Amino acid sequence: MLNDFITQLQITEEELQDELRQNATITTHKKGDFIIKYDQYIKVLKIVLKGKVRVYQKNENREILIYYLGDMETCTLSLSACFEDCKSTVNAIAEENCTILNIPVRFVQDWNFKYKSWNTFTTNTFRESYNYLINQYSILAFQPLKDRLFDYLVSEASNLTVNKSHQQLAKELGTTREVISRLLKTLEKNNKLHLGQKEIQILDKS
Amino acid sequence: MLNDFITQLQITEEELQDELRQNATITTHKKGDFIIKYDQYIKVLKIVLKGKVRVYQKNENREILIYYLGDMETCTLSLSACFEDCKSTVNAIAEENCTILNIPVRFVQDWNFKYKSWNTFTTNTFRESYNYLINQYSILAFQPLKDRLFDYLVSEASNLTVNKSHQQLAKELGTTREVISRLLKTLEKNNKLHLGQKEIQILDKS
DNA sequence: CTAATGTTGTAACAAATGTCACAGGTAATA
DNA sequence: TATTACCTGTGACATTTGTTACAACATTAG
Repeated sequence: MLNDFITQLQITEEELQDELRQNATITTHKKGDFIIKYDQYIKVLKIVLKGKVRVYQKNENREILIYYLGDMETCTLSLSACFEDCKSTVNAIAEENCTILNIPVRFVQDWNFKYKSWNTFTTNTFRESYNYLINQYSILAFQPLKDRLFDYLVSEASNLTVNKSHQQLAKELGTTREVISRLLKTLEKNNKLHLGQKEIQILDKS
Repeated sequence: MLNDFITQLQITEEELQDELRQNATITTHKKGDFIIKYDQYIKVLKIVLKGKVRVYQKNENREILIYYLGDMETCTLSLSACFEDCKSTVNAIAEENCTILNIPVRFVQDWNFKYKSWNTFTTNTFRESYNYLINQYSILAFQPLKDRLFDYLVSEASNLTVNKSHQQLAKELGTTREVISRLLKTLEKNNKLHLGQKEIQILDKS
């Protein structure tokens, strides 16, 4: 699976390939396991080889999604931490069983100036994450929750269907279950979607 | 002034120093000038040598601050754009007369793997901006506006005083003037601060 | 000085969101 | 099957935030 990662990143330098094989470890985690805990020191760069990880921030009674990590995706926050000794400001939890590539921080920094492909990888990761986050930021600031919810459903749907509970959606959008239930009901009344048990069908994307 | 920048970034490579002198241009802008406009292609990395620039996103009737750039600070969004041909998703406006260093995108990318100090610079810029933004993101999601306003005033105050109009604060916090006026009045009634003309004095930081 | 512009205050109302409470349905599992 | 945990619906109400409208004061430019 490490080889898939090497291919995907177009790591052509054989030396770096070897370094990865020697120094990176692969761990597996069960659904529900914490991958990163708030306030914990980050000592490795985490890359999800297979599975799904939810990275989120927590309040007393609410949570908000920062991002999901899917196959071959890198936790930008742990990448950031590799360049500075710091604690995690987020939690990360396995939403499915997953396989994770762990690269100790000291390598991540060294490789950055040593291997072109690694440099490209880190830069792209930062750039994409930063642009994404800026976009989310102004959506959070300006869009009413009703719109954020609907847009989110559309973006998450496969075959116009989303299989998530209201509670899950609340955790992703930074609100509470009751609020989601209410908004979904309104959307259903407006014929935008159809509600089932842990299943939402989008009827009208516009 | 370019030399100050070189010193601050600890650019020891003489070759890079020369490249900067040859290829970077310095421009001056008056208060109120647009530095970057929404939807415009970004062709240079912008670094504020002197002055103050407000980078913000716009809605129909509201704005929200992304960040201020002060002396020797780099516009992370334009840095990001250097690695990918793209349009600006934000506006940037000079809040004071300012002097700006402009580095054409093609150099920014090349230098990243060519000069160690430049690599450190870009990485640090991304890392710091990303961490800052994540933090702001969850504050925006969870903190009521009243608290965000007060914390913002404390952070912006010098000598416990903030010289901004309610309109300015509204633009920074993503809301409207009336809302700010109302919240400030409440805070004043609770003896947290004292209101004057374009002047807010913080009385109780807690 | 005067006009124009910017600044602040505030009431009244609308809309959005959060909270509490409770009822009943569904799925998982011992 | 029975129990438990999860899931959904919903009313009632509180709080927060946005909108509209208007008045008065302060500052600045001409």
